[in-house]
Amino acid sequence: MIYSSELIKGTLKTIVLKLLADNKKMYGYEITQRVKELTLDKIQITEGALYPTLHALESDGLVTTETEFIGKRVRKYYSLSPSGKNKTKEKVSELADFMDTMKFLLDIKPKTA
Amino acid sequence: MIYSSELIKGTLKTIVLKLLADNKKMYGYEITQRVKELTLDKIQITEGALYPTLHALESDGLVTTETEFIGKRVRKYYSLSPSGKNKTKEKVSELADFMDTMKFLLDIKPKTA
DNA sequence: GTCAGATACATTAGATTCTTATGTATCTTT
DNA sequence: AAAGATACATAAGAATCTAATGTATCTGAC
Repeated sequence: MIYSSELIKGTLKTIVLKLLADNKKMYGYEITQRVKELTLDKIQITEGALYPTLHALESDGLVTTETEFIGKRVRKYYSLSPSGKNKTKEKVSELADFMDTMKFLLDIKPKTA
Repeated sequence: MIYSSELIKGTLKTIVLKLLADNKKMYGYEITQRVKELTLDKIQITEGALYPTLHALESDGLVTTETEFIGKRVRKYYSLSPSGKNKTKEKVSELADFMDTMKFLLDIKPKTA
């Protein structure tokens, strides 16, 4: 089972930031594979979604990049900047809070029982 | 605190379906107020988001409507159709599953501890 | 009695963010 | 040598929300 794509909307940036917070530096392809692995294939980040997100994080100054060559192939590593670390804490706690709220909403029983 | 709008994306339809499942019939404005109340103002559904969503649910055959007059003012009630009830179960359990996955992701600790 | 704020519907331009498709190139395994 | 994995990137289009705007009625305070 793969989650319907609409569910991923809005959480991608937070997922990426959290992975970077836990792993110091990662490159794009690695992020897609890690998420796929951690979620047992239930979340599959496409490249068309990931790369624009990474570029946006960079232009917002939340991540820095360093390019490395593996043989002739380029690999672009992303790391959190100081402001990126703060932002990550904010986003992660907001998302955790949001999920608690959603859990509550989904458990609500009828008013007119 | 109000959740950043991006978080609501993709969950609105499920929230509406769940509320209708718990309350037999509700009208649009009532839904916005109920969500606001249940979430202590942290989720505020705007009308521009809600009405298109309700109309989409109706054209998908997931809800039926009945119009009522309160004095001279119109009020449009929405109720789940049989297929809407099935859809609600699917969406709610998918979202619950998704939230468990996200909680797991957000709790992940560094691989390189 | 009138004015503000709440109730109640609706639409629309624009922004954001994702999907799907495409492109380029290298490396590895059979 | 070919297929599949690795690795970057962009771009047209779809979906969905925000913010603004519009119409109209009801209610409570002054």
